[in-house]
Amino acid sequence: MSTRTSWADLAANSAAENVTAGSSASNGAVGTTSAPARAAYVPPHLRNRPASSEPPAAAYNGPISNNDRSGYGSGSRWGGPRNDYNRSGYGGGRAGGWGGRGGWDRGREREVNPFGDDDDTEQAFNELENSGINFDAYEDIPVETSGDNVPPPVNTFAEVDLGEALNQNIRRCKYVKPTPVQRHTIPISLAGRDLMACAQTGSGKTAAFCFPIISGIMRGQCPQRPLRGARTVYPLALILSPTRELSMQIHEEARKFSYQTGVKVVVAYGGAPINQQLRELERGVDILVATPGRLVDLLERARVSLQMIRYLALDEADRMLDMGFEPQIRKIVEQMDMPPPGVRQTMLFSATFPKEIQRLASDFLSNYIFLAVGRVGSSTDLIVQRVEFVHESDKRSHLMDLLHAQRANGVQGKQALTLVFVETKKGADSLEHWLCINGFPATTIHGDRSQQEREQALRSFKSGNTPILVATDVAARGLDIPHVAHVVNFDLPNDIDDYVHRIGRTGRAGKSGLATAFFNENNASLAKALADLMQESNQEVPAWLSRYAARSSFGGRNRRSGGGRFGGRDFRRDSSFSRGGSDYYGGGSGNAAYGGASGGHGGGYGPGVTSAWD
DNA sequence: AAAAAAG
Repeated sequence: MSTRTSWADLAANSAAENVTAGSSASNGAVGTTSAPARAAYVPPHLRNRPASSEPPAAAYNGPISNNDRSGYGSGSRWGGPRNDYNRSGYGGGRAGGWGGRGGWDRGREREVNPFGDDDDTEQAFNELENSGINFDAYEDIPVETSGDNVPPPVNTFAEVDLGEALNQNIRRCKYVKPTPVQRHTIPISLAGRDLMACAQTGSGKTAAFCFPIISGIMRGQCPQRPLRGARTVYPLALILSPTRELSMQIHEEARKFSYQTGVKVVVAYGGAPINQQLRELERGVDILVATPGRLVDLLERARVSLQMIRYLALDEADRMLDMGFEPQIRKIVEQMDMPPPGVRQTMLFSATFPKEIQRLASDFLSNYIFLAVGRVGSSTDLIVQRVEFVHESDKRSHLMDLLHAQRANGVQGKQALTLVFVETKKGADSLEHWLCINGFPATTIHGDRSQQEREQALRSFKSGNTPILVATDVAARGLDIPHVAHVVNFDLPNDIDDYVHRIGRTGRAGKSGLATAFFNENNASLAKALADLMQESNQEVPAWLSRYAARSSFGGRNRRSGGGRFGGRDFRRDSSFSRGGSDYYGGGSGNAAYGGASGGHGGGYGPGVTSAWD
């Protein structure tokens, strides 16, 4: 047991050793020879204990001492969140079991510190501080929840017992208090409830679903993973995202949160050699972060089984369920061996949630809670949105003007980061080339580039080496790039939700940002939605855009599904209006935020709230 | 129509 493994695998393996120890079949280490006999159930207090009575501690690198689990053993294969529900007092009196102080044995020492050098964390902290969240910007965020028995939000991390190891990582991240999405999501998730959440990325969403998952895995009943094949691994949590870079980002964050908790996070995505990912998986996995294509590949090779999944989280869930992705997601969630809704716990997140997608998504959920957190950093005052009328043929020179102006007020010789969105991959390449030959260091990211090139481009942009990144929609969602000062919609998207996601790459974590859009007659279909959105976020709407909007407003398509200050509203409200169980938590003086919206779908639940397709 | 995601 020299390599790092997840604690659950360790326990499962030693359980198997227990079973085979006295038999004639015990000739090889588990995981290297032919599949051992299927392990019988081993009570938690006996797990991880060699057949002989040597002391167990040395070989165990899990987060919880063996005895800590003794109260949990129902023997159920799904020792999952549903069981957690009634454990309101859990954790109390067993605090000593958390974190495994003194238990950092050989295996644990090899865990790379994702925060940087342990003894010199200053640098890491400064780095984190720069990308830190501006909490003041969150004070007035409106929050809306609906569903049955919604657990009340928490105001501090201390109120919830996430475990000492996790708390320490929260401190390392300098998270002082939870963001609105965290305040609501954490208690909902700890209560074992399913969740559909509308919240801007950059509002602390990743932490919001990672904390309860990590905490739940740490304290959950030690799962006994079946040993179907020695090379099959059984993650307990699955986090899916639509792009490779976003999966990488989630993985990096989750690694910080799970540092020294014994919870193992592994990432798998396409475009990279699969062998290395397979090796990582073999070393044990509790939380698997993946893109759909690579995961399907792993499932078909039977290298991953979803049989033990307790937690499923879909990031950018609306994107994951749109036409391109839906079949793959259904295959993963419904047609493989994942436990059904109600058995597993499912959490869906996105900044936008069109109602037709909500309807699809409800297939994956069981008695879920809908949570909408007012947009932060996107479509609020934090991002200044400008729209300029630019003919197709003038776009390049106009961009040049913007970049020149920006260079003039660059900070300390470093040019502010500018993210330029274009419609096509070819367009991205040609614009990048043109910028470069005109003296603007630019790079590009899109799906025709190799994964190495994509990652290199992102690094080079983040570091300021090439302060201009030309991107397709691959970079539109979820990517957290600190210090993006300016998002240029060189080509506007056809879908207003895509626009929302794109401009959300600036104004991250409550900071301010600028978004400029080049609009021309080709974008007429977006005019209405764009004008409405800008109006809702107190932006100046040019008169010419309003005229376009009035002209193209007949279509009805592209109308924002939720409207108002949220990326969406619970579609269940549409069919049954005065359904009970809804609550409104105005964060502080949030009510004021409701006043300004026009057009009848600002904040009320009245008949003005209609969906785009009913 | 384009983009993404498996090779």
